[in-house]
Amino acid sequence: MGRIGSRSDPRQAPPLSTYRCIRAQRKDPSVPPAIYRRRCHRHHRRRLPSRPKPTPMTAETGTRASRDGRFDPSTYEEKWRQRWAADELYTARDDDPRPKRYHLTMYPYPSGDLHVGHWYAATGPDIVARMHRMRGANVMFPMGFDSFGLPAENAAIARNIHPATWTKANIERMRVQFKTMGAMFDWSREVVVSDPGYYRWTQWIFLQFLKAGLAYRAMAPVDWCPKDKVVLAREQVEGPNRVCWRCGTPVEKRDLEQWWFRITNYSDELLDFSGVDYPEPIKLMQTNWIGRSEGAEIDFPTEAEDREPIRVFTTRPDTLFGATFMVLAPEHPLVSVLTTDDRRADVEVYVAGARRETEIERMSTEREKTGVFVGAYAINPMTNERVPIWIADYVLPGYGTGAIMAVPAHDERDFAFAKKFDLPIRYVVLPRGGTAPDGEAFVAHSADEVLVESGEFTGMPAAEAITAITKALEESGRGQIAVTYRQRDWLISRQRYWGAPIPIIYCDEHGAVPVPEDHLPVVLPEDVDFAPTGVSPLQSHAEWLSAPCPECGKPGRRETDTLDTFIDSSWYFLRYCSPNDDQRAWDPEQARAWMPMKVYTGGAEHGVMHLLYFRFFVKALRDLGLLDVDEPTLKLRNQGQILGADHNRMSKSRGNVQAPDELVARYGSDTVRAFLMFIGPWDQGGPWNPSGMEGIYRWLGRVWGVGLPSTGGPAAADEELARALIRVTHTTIAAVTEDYEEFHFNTAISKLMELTNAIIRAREAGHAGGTAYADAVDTLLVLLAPVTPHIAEELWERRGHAYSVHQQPWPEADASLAASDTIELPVQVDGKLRDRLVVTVDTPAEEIERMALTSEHVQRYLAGRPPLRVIQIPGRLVNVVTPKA
RNA sequence: GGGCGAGUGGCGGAACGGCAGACGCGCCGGCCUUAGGAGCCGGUGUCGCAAGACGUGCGAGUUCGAAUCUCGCCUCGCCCA
Repeated sequence: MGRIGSRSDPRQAPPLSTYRCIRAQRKDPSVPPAIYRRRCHRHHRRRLPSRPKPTPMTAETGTRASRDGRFDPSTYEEKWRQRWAADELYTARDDDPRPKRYHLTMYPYPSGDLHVGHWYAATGPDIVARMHRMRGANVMFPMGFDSFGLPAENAAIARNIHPATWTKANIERMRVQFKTMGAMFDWSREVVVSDPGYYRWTQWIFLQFLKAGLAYRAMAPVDWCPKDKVVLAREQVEGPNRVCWRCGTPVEKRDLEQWWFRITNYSDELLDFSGVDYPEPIKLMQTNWIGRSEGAEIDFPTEAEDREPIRVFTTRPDTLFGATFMVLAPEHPLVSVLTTDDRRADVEVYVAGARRETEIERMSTEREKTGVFVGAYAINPMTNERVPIWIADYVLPGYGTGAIMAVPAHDERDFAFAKKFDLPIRYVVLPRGGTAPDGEAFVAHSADEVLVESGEFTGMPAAEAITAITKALEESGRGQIAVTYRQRDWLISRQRYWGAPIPIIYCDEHGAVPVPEDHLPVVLPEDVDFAPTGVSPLQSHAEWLSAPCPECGKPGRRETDTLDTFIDSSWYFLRYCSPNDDQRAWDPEQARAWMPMKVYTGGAEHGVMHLLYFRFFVKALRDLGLLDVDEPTLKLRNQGQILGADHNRMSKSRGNVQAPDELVARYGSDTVRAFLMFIGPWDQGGPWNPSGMEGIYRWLGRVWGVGLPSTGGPAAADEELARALIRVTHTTIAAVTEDYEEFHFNTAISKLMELTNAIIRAREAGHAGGTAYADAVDTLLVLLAPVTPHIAEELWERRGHAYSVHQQPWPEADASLAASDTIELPVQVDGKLRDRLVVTVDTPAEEIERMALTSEHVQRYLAGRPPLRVIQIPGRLVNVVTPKA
């Protein structure tokens, strides 16, 4: 907090005399022109976001300012926030008879400082939730904190503060900062996942999963971050260099016994997005992540002593006749069995070399293919040909079966390998009537490809052959249909302190025994040494560590790993439904009433982590009979990211974090909210650039001007003007409503600005006394209420309406009032704009055509020739097509 | 390397295949003011005195008509390797 205003504070402007503007200086004969020009230039460059209201706010001036009606948000914003809180205006009641709507935005990690990115993320869904509330729904829009995780522990190590203390202080600060947003968060439902009252149920869910076989313990090579000294889930390893998602350190492989969630049980169902409205990129990301591929497993008999066959997975069984060699991963268990004595030395050297390489190096299609013949042969089950067995590093042990049938004619990597080692290439699938390409693999997939040189399958369309060949293999017991997935199970053990302890006790006799549910929560002990050593900090806590075995009562020891914090966020939205229930994780009746969420919003960076996990949880809990919905949310929307002014991610270490506090102090929270929503499409984000904040402030100042009780005289009897104002009012209602619904806040605000401008023009035309004018202003305030709740409320009251503007029904657009009776039609000649016609909407097409053709601008381009044709799009435009020259 | 997306004034950005640049910033001019970094009015894509011509990353194509659709290329971003 101490840093606010410490960088460059525009409030500390230079004395006026130093930078007088050009016009002022021009009047001063003592300043020579050459100098004032330069000074003025500097002056303008210096003019950073200015301070629009020089009068400092005090209790006394504040009230007076309010009374004289000057626009000064600081005189009323806090007042309304307190009133709304006192009236519990936004508290969602379970017994409210109105239809329930659950809106949610992802809760933040309590890093300690709320920045404009948080405001950006939360204001959009707040607008949408507020609109639905005004439309008559009982909207729940809660907020909480994702308060377990590494940063708290790192802070503890770096600054010697206990994670619990650090987290608690951060939450308290952020809650206060959040409240200045004036969002409709229902704080009575706040969830803090590091509270024992919450993580007790996180542990309970783990036990339910364990009972159902969805949680299990297994030894596996896992990704290990040497810096954070913790294992990572597969999804938490990022980029070409396989680095830790938190700290960017390259990860290592370690063999460890760990706990897992069987998310792969749900791979197929997670691929099904019918019934939910998710952004296409997220659906694609999840689909690619799960990586389902259909094909066949095929057994190739070998000449190994026990004739154990090599099993391969392929998505292209139709190319089996073209399999001219096999490639095993160097790590494949059959390698040592199959290798002949004369080849053994070469093979061992190659295997040792491959082990030292990273997966990326091995997968690269760029590098020269390498490999070694093992000396043995397998039998192609279709052609019965002997095919040589090779090992090569481009085949990975962890993917499929760790072995492939190489079809060089139809796979680029196999092709490159065959060329390098002079292995046979046989084309077996070709475009109908086409010939084999020269010097490259034929991988294209079109509808019209047929098999060649494929025995009884020759001539069969490739798509058909996939099933036919698989079936033939199945009948002879040499293969079957198979589906593989890229997705693996979810590794959930973490060797860290600040998370929910895994509720397990190890007993020499009974092994891993679940902690009985009535002993939950397994509370994190406070007095722990956090220094990262690679083993869980809890292991050093002897007293906590020992616990009697729940089965036999003999001394046992506790599991010291904690649960991945993504588990906390996989069910927090359920806890909001009954946050204070101390008998169960959630009240099934309330969950039934509120779930699924109508809209969930958050960053797209969670596409294959949180957003996959929370879907998995809901499906798993449903199958355990604990929930009766299939999806957590019906609709998902992603906001873009607000970057620092330097175009980098906002982070304390970069020092590019923009806090909203000083902006709010200067402009008020409404201006900051509206500005953030105005800078561009909400799903796009962008670098922080406050130029333009002034424009929003000026606009709200104009809204203030028109919104104050009208002092204009009696209605001017200008029917035309009144109709025009009514028309704008109703087109704005329609457009803004749709824009809010679609999260198009930038265009909604521009339309509200246009309505404001129309109202100002009407006032200047002497119309301020009319009902159309008053209706337009009232409508403006109601439409504005979701974006800028404070000014809308203040002006609503000043206009003498009953509290609260946020309780008003959402206006309905009347299409007949929005319609205009004359339109302007653009007239094109050969697609280029040449003239415009103003006609009444009911002008017949023939009349419009006559008018268009007689236009002198059109005549000039027709040059006396008759038009080739005239295209009319009713109500849109006329295009006169001239004969070709 | 693969997949997806995006390239529009000085800037942020608008635009169901139909008037490119809405709205706002900035800038220019003016009014008001003891003062202006407040407020108000007007102008502002480029070239041109003008008529007009040219304009949505580049190049083709489809169409009466393309920022928008198709293909190729370039650049940037995101996701996956």
